[in-house]
Amino acid sequence: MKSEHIPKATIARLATYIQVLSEFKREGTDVVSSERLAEACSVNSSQIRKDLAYFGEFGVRGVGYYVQELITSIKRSLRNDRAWNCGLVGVGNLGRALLRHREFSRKGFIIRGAFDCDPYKIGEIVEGMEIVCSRQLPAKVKELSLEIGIITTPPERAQRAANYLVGAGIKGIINFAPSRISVPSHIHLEYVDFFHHFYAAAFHIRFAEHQE
Amino acid sequence: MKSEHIPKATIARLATYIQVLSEFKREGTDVVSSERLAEACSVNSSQIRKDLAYFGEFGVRGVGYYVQELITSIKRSLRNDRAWNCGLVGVGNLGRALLRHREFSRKGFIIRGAFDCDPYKIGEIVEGMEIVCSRQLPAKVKELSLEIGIITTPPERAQRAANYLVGAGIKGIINFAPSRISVPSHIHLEYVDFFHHFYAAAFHIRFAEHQE
DNA sequence: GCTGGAATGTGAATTTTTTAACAAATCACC
DNA sequence: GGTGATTTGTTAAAAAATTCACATTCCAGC
Repeated sequence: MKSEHIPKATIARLATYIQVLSEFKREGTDVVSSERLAEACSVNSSQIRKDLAYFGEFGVRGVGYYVQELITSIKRSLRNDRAWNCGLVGVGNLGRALLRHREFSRKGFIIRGAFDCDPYKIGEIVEGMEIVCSRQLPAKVKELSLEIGIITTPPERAQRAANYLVGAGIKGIINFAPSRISVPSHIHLEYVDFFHHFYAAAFHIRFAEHQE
Repeated sequence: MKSEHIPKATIARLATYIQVLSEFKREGTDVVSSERLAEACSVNSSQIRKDLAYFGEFGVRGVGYYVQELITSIKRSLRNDRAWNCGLVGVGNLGRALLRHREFSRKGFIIRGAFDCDPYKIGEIVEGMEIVCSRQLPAKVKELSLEIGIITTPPERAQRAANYLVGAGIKGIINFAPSRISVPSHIHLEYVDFFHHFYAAAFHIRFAEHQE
């Protein structure tokens, strides 16, 4: 089928599929049906087939999908078949945790630069990486070919961090700070807000109680 | 209007509204129109009015919304008008970062218990909290009235953590570990996967390049 | 090489979500 | 107290996403 616009939800699900498929692979499963994969991901099997159809035909009728092959195909579809160089701005608690998080390099997102504007932090080594002054971003982005910027500053400094990153020529920004920021339209901006999951949980728990 | 089923996306947006409204409040803005709020949140103004309509009528026609009042109303709607006691299982890098993250208590989610099964970690004090053996979950959940469980273990231990939490009588689980888990249907389960934002960024960046 | 069972890929139907449009309500000003 | 400029709440329309349903393809066994 191959299509133009891909729903955000599809991208998120494809990430889940990779995760679950990797588990299948570890367990030694070679072939999987959309039905079985769907169950493991708690989605509808048509959903899976449709999501994949945006990018091509990866299965074999009457058989299913070859697990390893499908992982490779999805990764390629998501442009995750090569590593991405990331720079992190704001080395607080969360920033530090992300710098040390194994999953990043495992998933192909390599954090190559750590930046902060606090003179007490500059020069410190975290996870083998020296914290550099944010003002050096332009030089470092070029030097390390950074493409994705991660903002983990306090909310009030997020916009400035974004400005630095944009000025330095970054292509995409993932904002973990709890504040909205504005960037030119050619920069891809994503907000990470895991609190809405807490709100959702709280909401549904109390809602369920009310029902009783 | 007041309605039965509330879309997940609405909950996520309401969380954003609270954030942006709080900024407005800090700036000294007392009244805001759905149009202005919409712009700040990058959504459609009808969207905002519709989202709010699920829960009641909070505005004044011809005037707009009183910022403080709206914040309070949304928080009440989301059951965020009281504190929620949380327990965190898995004190690794991410777990530690969350334990130290100020935003939690600020938003009304208080992490009151930290659990791990590593004997080297048990007894350690993090952010004024003693790390307790996971086996003590049942006792602690009762003692501290924990309602929401946070899983930040490595993926292979997430299911066991979930089992402990469920057995201890927790009501909702937020799973930060990159693995799917299964819980009884009466437990509200949310997955936090911030990597899909990275996939989305990578995808759109390379897609844009391709277009040139 | 045929046949039956299985599972994909996809167009059509359904459901859900978003956007538009407007009547109803409010206020400032005359 | 009436008028016009605003802005909400809500109904209707449009768009988008999900699910259904099935023709098409593939394989194993005879």
